[in-house]
Formats: sequence, C-alpha cells, structure tokens
Amino acid sequence: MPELPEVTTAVRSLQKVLPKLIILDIWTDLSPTEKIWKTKKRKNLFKNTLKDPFFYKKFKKEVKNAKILKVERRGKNILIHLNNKKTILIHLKMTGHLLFGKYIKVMSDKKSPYGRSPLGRKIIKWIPAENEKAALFDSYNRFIHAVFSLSKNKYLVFCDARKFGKITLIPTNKLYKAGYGLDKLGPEPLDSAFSLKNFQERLQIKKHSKIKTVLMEQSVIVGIGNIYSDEMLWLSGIHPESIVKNIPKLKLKLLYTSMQKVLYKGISLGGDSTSDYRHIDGKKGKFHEQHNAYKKENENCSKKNCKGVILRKVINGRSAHYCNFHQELF
DNA sequence: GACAATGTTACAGT
DNA sequence: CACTGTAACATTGT
Repeated sequence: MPELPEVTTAVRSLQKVLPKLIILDIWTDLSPTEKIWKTKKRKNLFKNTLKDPFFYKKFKKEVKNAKILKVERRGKNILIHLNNKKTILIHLKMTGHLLFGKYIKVMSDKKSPYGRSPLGRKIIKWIPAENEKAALFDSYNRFIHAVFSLSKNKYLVFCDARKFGKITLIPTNKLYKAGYGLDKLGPEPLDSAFSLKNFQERLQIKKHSKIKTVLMEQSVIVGIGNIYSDEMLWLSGIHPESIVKNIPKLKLKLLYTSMQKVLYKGISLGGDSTSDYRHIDGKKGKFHEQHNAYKKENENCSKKNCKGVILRKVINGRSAHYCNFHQELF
C-alpha cells in the first residue's frame, strides 16, 4: 500500500541508516536472460529498469562502489542519491517494500509450505542473518527480488510479491526533465507552501471527473492512493463520485484539512500494513488498525451519531468505500 | 475456480 | 480535447 505515508516512513528510516554507506554489489532475480528478454512483449514498459537484462548490466557497473549521499521522497517515489551524479529511483507500486539489515544468501531445496510459492525448487534465497531458521518461510521475506550489498555488512533488500515495483537509475540532474519519470508530478500535499487555494486550483484541472479519481491522479497531487483517498473523503463527508466542479467551496476546504489530517495520521502511525507494506526492519505499520472506510464494507459507519453503513463500489476501476449516509453526493 | 488486490501506463472507445 | 474503461504487468490470499 505504499502511498505517501508509507513511502515517507520508509524514506525517513532509510535516511537515518543509508548515507555514507558504499554499494558493493547488487543481486536481482527480476532480470531474465537476454534471449528471453528479446521475446517479451511490451518491453518499453520495463526498459531501463532491473527487468531489462541489458540495463541490469549497466546498472551494476554504475552503482558498484558508489557512496550513498541522501535518501528522499517525491510523491510515491524513493530517490537514493549517489556520489557519482546518479540517483537510484525506486517505485514500490502495489506490493513492494524495502528492508534493511544483515542478510545472507543461501541455497534452498526445501519444499515450500505454500503451494504456489516458487520456493519448492532449488533456488538462491536471501534471508535475515540473525534468524536463519525461523526466517526461512516467513512471509515478509518470501519475495526478495533485489539485494544491495552495502559496506559495514549491511543490506538493502527489495521485496515485492507481485513484481510490479520498479528500480531504475537516472542522472541526478535529469530527474525532473521530461521523460525521466518525475516530470508531470503534481505538488506535494503536505508541503507548507501548498495552500487551500493551490489545492482548489489543482483539482479544477479535472473538474468534470469524480473526486476520488482526481485525488488519486498523481499529475494533480502526488502521494494519495486508494486507501487514503477513501479515508479523507469519509472524514470530509464527500461522496467519492461527486463531480469536482459541483463540490461547494466550504466542502473543499474541509477536504483540504481532512487530507492533511489523514496523511499526517498515516505517517504518525508508521503507514498502513493492510497488505504487504512493512517498515525497513520488517515490522508492520498501524494505520490499518484505524480505518473508517477502506475495507469496512457492510460495517456500521463509525462517525459519531451516524446511522450509515459502509458500501463498496467500483469507481473508475478502483474499489471505493464510503458511508451511504453522511458522505454527500454533489 | 472465481475474484480481488495498495499503482501506473498504453490504448481504444465515448 | 476530456474523460472512462480495459488490459497488462505477476502473483497471492480468500
């Protein structure tokens, strides 16, 4: 569920531990052989990521012996700046997360307790060094797909059950240039310079669309995804299918403050671990313990004195959760 | 077996 | 042009 609060939590922790470490090597199982790669369709989706074996070779060369300077977040992207004028860009997509610690590489021929898991075959695995046995089939390290070996015996580990996540390398001075991934991103919702007026103007870019869809549009505002959009609309009492231009000014003001409240709450609870997201030490966040809307289908609305029930409905291809009573349709 | 799943993108259609 | 729908990416959990 990496949305802004999850990525923020990870980046803050990484910024405490990664700077000054040297990248000694990188391992991945995302990259197919060059022969298989050539037969793949829709290659340009993965060009210049670790799923491209030609890029992987280049990436390895450029990243080896580089020193990590700083870790930053932009939207849902993680930026790891290196001292060679390059930046590693990581997007966790749906199920990705990063772990940091001491890991070791092992060969495994154990039969997996999970029927469809690939672990039944003899494959190379990475496991936390301190708890080899217990960790073997632990869910939080079953999906390790990239490992950065760092100095001081530390490892940065990329896990991703669905393998949608993206790791790439970009010249630092080109990060925000057209075609490199970070152009076209909207403003940061928690930036102190991002005013109510800015918020209202940004939303009007898609004034004929449904508010939930617009909130999740990264070119309008960054960082908001399905979970937090449901929660901020619940808090501000706006139906997710409300058309942006019909929402009264006063309600937009409420949405603006609700957005900040919900995102700050997500950060202070260390993110949401409804699914795969974990802190860099493998622990869960706690935001999912406090949902009011997301995944609360058929439950009574938890708003004080509200008689409503939470419904689920697919809106523009994403499932939306909302109260049928206090969330007003405009 | 059917269905849903946090994100994003390309493309076809209205 | 503005917007919506759908499929794809790859896989697990229920």
